[in-house]
Amino acid sequence: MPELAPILFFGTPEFAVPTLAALVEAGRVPARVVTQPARPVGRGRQLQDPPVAAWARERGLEVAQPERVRHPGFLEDVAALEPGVAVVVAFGQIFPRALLDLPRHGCINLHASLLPRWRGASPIQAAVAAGDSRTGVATLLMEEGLDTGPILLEEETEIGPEETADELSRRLAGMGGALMVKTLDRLERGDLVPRPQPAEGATYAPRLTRESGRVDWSLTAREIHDRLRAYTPWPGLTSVLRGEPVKIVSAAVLGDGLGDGLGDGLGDGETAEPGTILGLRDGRLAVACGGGSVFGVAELQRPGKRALRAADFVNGERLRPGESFS
RNA sequence: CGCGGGGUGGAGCAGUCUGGUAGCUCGUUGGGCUCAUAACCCAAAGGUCGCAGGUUCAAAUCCUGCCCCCGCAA
Repeated sequence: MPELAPILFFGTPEFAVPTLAALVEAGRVPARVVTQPARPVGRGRQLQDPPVAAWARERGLEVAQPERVRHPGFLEDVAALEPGVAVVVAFGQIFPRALLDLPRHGCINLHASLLPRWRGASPIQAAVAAGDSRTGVATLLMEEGLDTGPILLEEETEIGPEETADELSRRLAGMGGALMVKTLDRLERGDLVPRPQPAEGATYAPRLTRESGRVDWSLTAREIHDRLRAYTPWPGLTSVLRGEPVKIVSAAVLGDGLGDGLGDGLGDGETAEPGTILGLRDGRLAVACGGGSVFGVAELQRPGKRALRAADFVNGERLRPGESFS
């Protein structure tokens, strides 16, 4: 029977906290919690500990915050603990071979997608942005390839049609914590067989950047709405109007361009260039999108200003139908 | 001391540089119109210009301090 302790925990953002909490709850208190160093954040640029560090410190756990996990000093430190296993959740640094090989029973990663779909840094946002109706969490053995290792356990869930990546992330984080505890339990009992990932269907979800949120108006209204759900609250959906950036805070699909639902004066979408403002409909700013579909922006925000309802925005900017987003 | 934008009738804005009667669009209220639909026309009500102090004959506007809102920054 493999002895998993001592456990190393690697994780940084809010998403990793429920797993750490589940481990502690299950009596598997990590010998060391490794997390990214405090970074200057927010207005005022105050140094702020990442969520995992704050959570761990409040409970008196041993915290390490190496600038780079590959530095010899850090590796020596954790090697001295002779760890049985490393639990890794959204840590934010690539593991070198030396670290992967360190724990007797390997490094176990919690990943928020149905692998091999959406390997990489932003699987949750990628699934929502792509309009996927199902996703899940998986525990896997780490190897040198990014999220390519054999799967230990997996659990599926549905993505609600209006669910944002933010909401989904919280849900998956909770599921993931339970799944990780279950994985360790079964690993310890020796009744878990690592299953190689399918060769087919691998996709990659790169780290999001500010540019990821830029609206492509030639997509359909549905596709743009999926991206809004995916990129809320960060990086958000942005476009350019009158040469200045504008953020789309909330919106809905007004017409799918398929001929139905367009009987109330929204037919313009069939001919207008994508990005063209059609007018105010029901308090929303109707914008022509790809395939004759119509996107209805409910709230928008200029840099440095507060978010405004579409009617107020149109009013203050003296916006007229026919102008367009670029 | 990280950088930056802002606070003006109920809403969103202009006016501030160059001090001199408080302005626009929307909303509200009253009236009119009826193939203009983000409907239209006429009229009215509604503001200690974030707070405090200073300069000045005169401050939304210039100076000083403070409060509040927001963007960047992953």
